[in-house]
Amino acid sequence: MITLTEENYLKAILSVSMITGNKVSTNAIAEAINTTPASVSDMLKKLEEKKFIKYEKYKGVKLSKKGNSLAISIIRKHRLWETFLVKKLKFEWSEVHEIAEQLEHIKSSELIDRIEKYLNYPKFDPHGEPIPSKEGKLPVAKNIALINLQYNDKAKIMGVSLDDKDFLDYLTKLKISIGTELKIIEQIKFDLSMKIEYSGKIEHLSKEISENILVKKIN
Amino acid sequence: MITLTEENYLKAILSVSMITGNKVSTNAIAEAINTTPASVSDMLKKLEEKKFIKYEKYKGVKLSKKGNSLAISIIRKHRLWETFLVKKLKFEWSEVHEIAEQLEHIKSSELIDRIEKYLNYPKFDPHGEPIPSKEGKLPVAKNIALINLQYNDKAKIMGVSLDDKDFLDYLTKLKISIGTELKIIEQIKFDLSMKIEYSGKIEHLSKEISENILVKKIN
DNA sequence: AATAAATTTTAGACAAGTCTAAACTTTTTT
DNA sequence: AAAAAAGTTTAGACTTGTCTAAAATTTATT
Repeated sequence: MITLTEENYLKAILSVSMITGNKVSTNAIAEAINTTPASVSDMLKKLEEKKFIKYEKYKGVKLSKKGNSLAISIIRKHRLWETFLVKKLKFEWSEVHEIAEQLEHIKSSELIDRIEKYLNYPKFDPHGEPIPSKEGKLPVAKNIALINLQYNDKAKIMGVSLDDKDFLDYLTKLKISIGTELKIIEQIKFDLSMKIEYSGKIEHLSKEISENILVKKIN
Repeated sequence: MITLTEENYLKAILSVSMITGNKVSTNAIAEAINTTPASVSDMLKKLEEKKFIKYEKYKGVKLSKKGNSLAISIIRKHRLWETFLVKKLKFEWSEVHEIAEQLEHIKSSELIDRIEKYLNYPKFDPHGEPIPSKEGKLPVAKNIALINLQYNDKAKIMGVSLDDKDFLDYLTKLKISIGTELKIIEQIKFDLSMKIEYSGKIEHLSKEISENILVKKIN
């Protein structure tokens, strides 16, 4: 049996690792769920014990297969409930998060499958986030390359289309990662480079860079 | 802030007092929530502290005004959720209790009010139990237990007074449900069992069954 | 009314989850 | 490569809710 607290830790580990892609640090988890690093250390030991994570002291943590599918199923529940609240009960999309945080812990896979059916198998939640299937698969969002955006567009980085060390290292150095929100502030026709603003700073990206960054437009 | 455990204690105190009408004993509560009298004693001190109950050592316990309205609001949530599960998600009435036990603890009065509206303000849940209004009022249903009827009486089934899977499954198997009309064709004094006729057939019901079926007399 | 039986409470222990402060590792800087 | 800084873990304490065993109180029996 898994406790509510454990579920919240798994969810936090998943969500941090979705952003950084890598092993997750104790501090990052503590920040995500608003607790102390000491408490996180304690909990990581328990989760390792229960085989939900792979954990080496001082080295960070990764979800195990079991932990991952559990975390995904919580995301699934969260997003389906949010969809239900907005579509059927007419809540505003800004009001539903807190309630869904509670509903996501209701233990009944039959229930959530019926909610999914009742909603006619939605693929994305009211915030545009993909809803994992029962089997844990995520529908692919139609992302576009950053280079295709226009002046003044806003977007959120969803991924990259090139798995090259130098490229990724460079993005890391620029502190550009999945989830980063940005705005196009200048496009240079001559070399197809562009200036973007994000996290309070401005950077100039070459064509080679911007054609390999995948984004989703936002408002 | 009230904890989930405290909510379950208040609910148990309410439901025991509905049966006995009086102050509730430590033992009765322990039995209702399947724990030890010692644990109940511990918890009663905390609930008294928080003014949810009126409690004198060795003398039993009563809900305070505050505790009563809280317990009623949990019953309200439970019954509205059960109604939702049956009416909208097409669960069987015997399957919904366990899920509603979890859903009744979701903290958002806005949510439950919207569920109520979505269901078009139902007065009774799928088991025939009255649903308290937002203000805590119960709609009155002048139903009586089937066991109280006399030879040749006719009645219509309005609900049940026991939310137990085996019991409800058995009724389902007999094709007895809310709305079924029946007639008493024999009463056996010795074991208080009875034979009834309905939907063109005859069945023999034990005392345990007939005292938990709620009916309204008809002509 | 005294004793026995049943009920209830207290004492002390335990597990889960949290925290602060101190100790220990790893990473970064010089 | 040593020192400093940052990050992480441990030690010990606290809270909530639970339990068993023993003590206290109430109720029932004779």
